[in-house]
Amino acid sequence: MSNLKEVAKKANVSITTVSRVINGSDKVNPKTSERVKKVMTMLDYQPNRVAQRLRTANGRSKLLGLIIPDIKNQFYSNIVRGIEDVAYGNDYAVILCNSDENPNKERFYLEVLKSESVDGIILPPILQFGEEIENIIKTGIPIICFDRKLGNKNVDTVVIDNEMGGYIATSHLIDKGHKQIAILTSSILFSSFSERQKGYERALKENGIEVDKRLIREGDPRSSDNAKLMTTKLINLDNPPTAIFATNNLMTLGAIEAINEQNLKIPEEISIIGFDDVSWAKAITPPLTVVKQPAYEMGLKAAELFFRKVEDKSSEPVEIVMEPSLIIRQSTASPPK
Amino acid sequence: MSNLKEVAKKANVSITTVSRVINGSDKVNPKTSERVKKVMTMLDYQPNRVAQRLRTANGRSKLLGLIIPDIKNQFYSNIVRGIEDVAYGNDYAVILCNSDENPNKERFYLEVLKSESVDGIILPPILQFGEEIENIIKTGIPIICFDRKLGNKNVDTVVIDNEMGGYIATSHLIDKGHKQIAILTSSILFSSFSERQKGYERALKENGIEVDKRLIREGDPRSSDNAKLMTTKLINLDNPPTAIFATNNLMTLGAIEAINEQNLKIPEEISIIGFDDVSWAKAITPPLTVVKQPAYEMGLKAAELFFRKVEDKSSEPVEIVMEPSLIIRQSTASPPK
DNA sequence: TTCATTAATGAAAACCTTTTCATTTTCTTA
DNA sequence: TAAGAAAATGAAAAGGTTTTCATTAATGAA
Repeated sequence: MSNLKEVAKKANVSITTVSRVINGSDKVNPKTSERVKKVMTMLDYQPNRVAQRLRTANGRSKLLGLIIPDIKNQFYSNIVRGIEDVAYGNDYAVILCNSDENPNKERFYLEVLKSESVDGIILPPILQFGEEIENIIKTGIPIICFDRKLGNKNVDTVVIDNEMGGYIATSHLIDKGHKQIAILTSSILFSSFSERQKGYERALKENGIEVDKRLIREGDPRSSDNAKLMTTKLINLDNPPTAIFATNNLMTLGAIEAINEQNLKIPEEISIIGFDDVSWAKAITPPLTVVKQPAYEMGLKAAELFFRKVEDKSSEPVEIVMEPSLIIRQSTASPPK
Repeated sequence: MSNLKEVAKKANVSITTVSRVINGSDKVNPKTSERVKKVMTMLDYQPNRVAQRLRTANGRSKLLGLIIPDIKNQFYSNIVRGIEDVAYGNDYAVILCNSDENPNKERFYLEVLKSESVDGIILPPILQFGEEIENIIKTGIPIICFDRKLGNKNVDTVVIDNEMGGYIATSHLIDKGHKQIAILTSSILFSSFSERQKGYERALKENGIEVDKRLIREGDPRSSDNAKLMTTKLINLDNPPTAIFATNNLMTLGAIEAINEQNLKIPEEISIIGFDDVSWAKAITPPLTVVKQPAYEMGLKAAELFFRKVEDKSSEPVEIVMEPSLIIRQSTASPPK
């Protein structure tokens, strides 16, 4: 691969001048510039980004680090698209890392990203109070959190109002006349789930419905099989729920499988409402009522926050809270008599 | 951030020695090594990967480039997981790029990856004969193709037997008694679709069924809406098909939506078979019969081919062809009288 | 024409490593 | 104890850029 030196030689200028042409910085004689450019295309020269980064660093690597828990989860892949679209529009490439909700992987990737001197890192933090994040912040690499907040730290964040999401979903079911509403949720991992649960409980209380511990099931939100199991148990309860609120899309999937397997009719015999407006929500029968998270838009916003930081290192961190919305389809109806 | 120099100073050795400790190469006195290591953790020193790469390059960047057409497509995200799992197991980070089936984006990312001097690039090539790929090959960066072949080039490849996939799907429908089988396919983009179509036509011919042009619909395989439209038209034909074979998961989604919208019962009134065993295949009613591509395994294989190349630069390129398999669920049945 | 100013260019340092080659130290063996 | 070999270490170059500072060339004013 050709380098500055070769180009400089062929164009009869110093490497400094070539560098200037590349960066369009300082003034260089139009004629010289022309000549240099010609040579560059002739040798099809591409600046070596590694060398550029080594010399420059500090926010001009055109590289954005992105850590997500699970690429297979549509919610996250939508976010990735949002981020990627903005990044590409700004000539940035994205290093995408899959953390698997595994702190060790997150740690590994944080180290890698730091030592690759990316211009910023976007992630839903798992390691809440670890020194890893602390270290990154110290280096001055901007961090943007999405989906989850970073406990005590003062960083840019874009989240959804999860409590509201839980409230909306549950209220809708209550409006339909349900009183025995189960929730598939999770205590492990993060606040998102417990907040959705909080919204669920608030809706119940506001409507004078007692919270029934039996109907609150906690499991691994990454496993639809787990949700399937939980749902099967719920259905076989003595006094089973007439509606189920699944707090993420994988759990929704498992719940639906269980219901089908038990030969219950949706929504006549049991109602179900999901979280995340996944691609297949419209395709199933009956089409699925969901609380939609504006995933793609969250991605856009997160990326915008990042570029805002790139523009102005000293900009004050902000927290953007996005609103979930209810999309009513046909998987929710009045409870059976 | 601390660097070699600081560590060397604090440990009272030269930076050469520190480097040696890091790389565990050459021999260095165990005592010295101990001391250096202590200092490294004390200053929590991390080697600067950018500098390492600049100096070293040539296959030791521990960085793997991955270009995929659409992160939102489950088929690809499964592959990504396969690749990522192997990569992480080998201490490699993955730069994931989303090409959107857009040649310009692919070009951009190829340039970026090249100039980041990644150790290898895994991709389903769009640019068949462009000089971009040629350029990469010239630099000696290993290229692994998956899902699609790289026309004339002699590179490692892992693909699925698409013709076989089309054949399996169609044969299954014929076995059920169908004679009017529509196919949703694509002529744009790549051979995968035309090969699936070839298998479809072979199955028909072998069973003495004439290929009916009316039933072959070509559209954009990235858009389920497009497939929905095509399906609606098919259903409203004078002599409509009794079964539909959708050649990828997005098209399957669109087809199902159309069928539901037209109030046809699956499989009593119309059968449908999809391509790709997506997460929601089991959750819909009735559960979807599909031709499964071993996506995750393809990812594993592709990554393995890459690491094989890393181990031995001169290893001969191979082409791995994986077998699709039929997963029979309940969306296919005998045609109505 | 001459001096002052501005425009254009270049030399060399810096970024942080790895690696080659040379030097010093330690250990063997005669 | 000396000489030779092996082990341990270090100095300096290299990798491809950007950037600072210095220098040369061109322009304008007096």
